[in-house]
Amino acid sequence: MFSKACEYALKIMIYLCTVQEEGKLAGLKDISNANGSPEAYTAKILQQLVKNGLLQSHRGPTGGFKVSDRPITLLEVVVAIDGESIVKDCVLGLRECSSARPCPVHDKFVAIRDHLKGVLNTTYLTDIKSGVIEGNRFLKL
Amino acid sequence: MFSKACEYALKIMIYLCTVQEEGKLAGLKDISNANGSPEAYTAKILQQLVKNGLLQSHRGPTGGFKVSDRPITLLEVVVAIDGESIVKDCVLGLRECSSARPCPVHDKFVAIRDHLKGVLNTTYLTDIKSGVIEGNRFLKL
DNA sequence: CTAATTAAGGATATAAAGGTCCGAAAATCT
DNA sequence: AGATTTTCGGACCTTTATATCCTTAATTAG
Repeated sequence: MFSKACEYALKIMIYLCTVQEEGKLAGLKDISNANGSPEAYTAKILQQLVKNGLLQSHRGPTGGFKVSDRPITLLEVVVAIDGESIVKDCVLGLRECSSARPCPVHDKFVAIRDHLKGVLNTTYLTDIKSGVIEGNRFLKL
Repeated sequence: MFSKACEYALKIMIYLCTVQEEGKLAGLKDISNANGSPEAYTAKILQQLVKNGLLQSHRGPTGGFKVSDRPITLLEVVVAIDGESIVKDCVLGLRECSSARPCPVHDKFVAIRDHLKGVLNTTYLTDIKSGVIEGNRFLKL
């Protein structure tokens, strides 16, 4: 469904939300540790999230990452890493696929995609962080 | 969503259904042509569909491929090529993710996945071939 | 039987995703 | 200022997906 990089990105964002008490920053080691993602690869993903304005970073000692100070949806995270293909492209790979010129499964998948897009677009990071903080939702294993 | 190979496989199966008048066989060239997939790669996918019992093949002149003579769902095709990951694995990549030990988005995605699985599991190739035959659903471009 | 045709299957090439390494740049602390 | 810590960014390696090539096996027609 999502690329590995995108899976990591979502976990990173959720984790950073849970740590974000009093504007504290979390470092790379901390982050990759918390969601079980390889450190060097995690660094790349963090960079990309910063570039896309979803995270803010600060270098040097006491440096690290924090979530940008505004509501962020799951969709924004997914699009930042995987692009819009998951909510746009034809499931059979047709370049042109619309109700005017549909592929054989167009209608069926429009419904599924709308469902997916709806969830991604209305679920905010702040909505889901509490479960992790309370310890009954997990980011690892 | 699906791998390229799986996209091809779905188109192959649908196409073969539309050609399947009077038990006629379709050859590799014909098939790859009809859905715009590279010939040699299409051959590999056809082999895999035969191995999985979704197609039957026949060699030699007048040889080719035909859809196995029983109702086949989209899910069977997807699973034959991509495995069950799309309907089984955690979207955040957790090895263990269940209602007993859920990831932060478990509930939201259970609903989406059930929707997807439902469509794949109840849509038969015969249900969708008519649109292609009538010429108002397309497999190419 | 021979030639022609078609799928099967192994080997190999190419592209993309996933992942690592290391030096440079920025910030902090002493 | 100098040493240290941490992110940035480029180069590189590994694995998987995508795609091609070519030989072999089966089948049919002449």
